[in-house]
Amino acid sequence: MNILIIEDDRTISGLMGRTLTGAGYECGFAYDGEEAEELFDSHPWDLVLLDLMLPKVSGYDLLEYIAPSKTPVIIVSAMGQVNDRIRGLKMGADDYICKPFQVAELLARIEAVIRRTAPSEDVFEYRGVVVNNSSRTVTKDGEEVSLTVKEFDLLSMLINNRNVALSRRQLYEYVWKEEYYGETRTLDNHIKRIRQKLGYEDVIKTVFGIGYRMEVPEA
Amino acid sequence: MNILIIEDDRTISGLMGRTLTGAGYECGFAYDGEEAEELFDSHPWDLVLLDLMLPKVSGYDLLEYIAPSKTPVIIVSAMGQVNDRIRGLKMGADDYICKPFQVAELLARIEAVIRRTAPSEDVFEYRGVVVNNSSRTVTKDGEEVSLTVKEFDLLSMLINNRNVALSRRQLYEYVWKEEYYGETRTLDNHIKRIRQKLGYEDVIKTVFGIGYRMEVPEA
DNA sequence: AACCTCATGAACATACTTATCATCGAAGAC
DNA sequence: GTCTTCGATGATAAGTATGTTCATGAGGTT
Repeated sequence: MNILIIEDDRTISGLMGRTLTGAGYECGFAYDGEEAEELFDSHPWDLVLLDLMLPKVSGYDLLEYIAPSKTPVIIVSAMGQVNDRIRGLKMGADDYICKPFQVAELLARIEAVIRRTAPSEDVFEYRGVVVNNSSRTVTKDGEEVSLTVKEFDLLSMLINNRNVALSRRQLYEYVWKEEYYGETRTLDNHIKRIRQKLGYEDVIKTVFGIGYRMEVPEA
Repeated sequence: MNILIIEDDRTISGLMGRTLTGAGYECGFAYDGEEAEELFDSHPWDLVLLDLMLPKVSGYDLLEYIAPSKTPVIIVSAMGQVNDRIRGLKMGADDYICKPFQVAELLARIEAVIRRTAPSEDVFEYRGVVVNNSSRTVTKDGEEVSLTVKEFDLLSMLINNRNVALSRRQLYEYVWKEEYYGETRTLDNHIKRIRQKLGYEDVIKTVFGIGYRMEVPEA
């Protein structure tokens, strides 16, 4: 279990780190919004603890950035900032805890969130195509299909959000980790190759004026 | 949405009841553990607000009793009773809130729990037409109907404000994101196409001199 | 060096969307 | 009733988004 701790106050950050490590979790630390984005992208996390008051990139922007990945988030906010917490929950955070907190409460909330968060599946299967996330391999009718890094990331994004229309911006920024200006055909090309390699011409739908949607019948 | 309020202090119980009723929820009240068990069984509930300090049957026993039904539970406990809250969360409660609480916080927590428990269907259905917001798809009698971006946005606006007359200005500025000067027939044409594609000629009413209103019987 | 893989974006082709016009019809005012 | 204003409609041209091909170059491997 990997937990990303985003908190600029090193005292609190350290306290959290020791508590979680002691409880058997592995932790990463980011001390400002920029670091947080980088670290978040560099590694898969099971949970994010997020302080809303951060240098450089605001906690809310970060929350938006994290949301599409479906990684659960617990907001850590100062006591009394009721509006912050409400806004955070409305933006899709899974829970919040107020500073100062008791370590036992922190652990209880983390366990509660982990318990109710469905572990994101490791293997996806549809129409003879099997996508294995941890090994990053794809097979079609038993034959191995080789996808490039970008193709694979794009595909996972679509799979993780199956049946949801994703904007070009969301897709591009998730895969390329840079701002989308919308002047190239790069994304189209990658989509085209994925469709072709997997025979997914009609599974990955074009949502005109928006982006793409992976259409898979609900289990 | 039916919410069961289990709380022995009638002042607090009443406050919660008024708050929730005002927000459009329906409430049931139990003032001790026995009543709570009876009421809980007599009716299906979407959410339970549970005070842990109760006469007759303890809150914890009640929590155990409720747990198998999977009905979400928010614990309402006195400030400072950290151990109670932790024990409650460990026993499977979905959240807690401390007395005294702000009504806004109560509502936000209820919404958050409802959202993550039964993810609010972003689906609208009427007269064989199904509008799915996240996938941005529309079907009529099972057949997929393809709407353009503007048509879809316009339709959502009407659905989100069903039974409310919306001015041309409101509609135009929401969908087109620019100021409305009122000299074109553009809006009319889009309305026309929506009506046609969905067979909603008499569902989307023209409000003469104002704009349009989507008329749907309240659930 | 020669070769490969991959990402990229220019150029063009295609498909789709939208605004506008002209005209017709309907509602309300008198 | 007549007049006036507002809304409905169908056609179409202009605009915009996407698909596809292809040449290039970066970066790595042999």
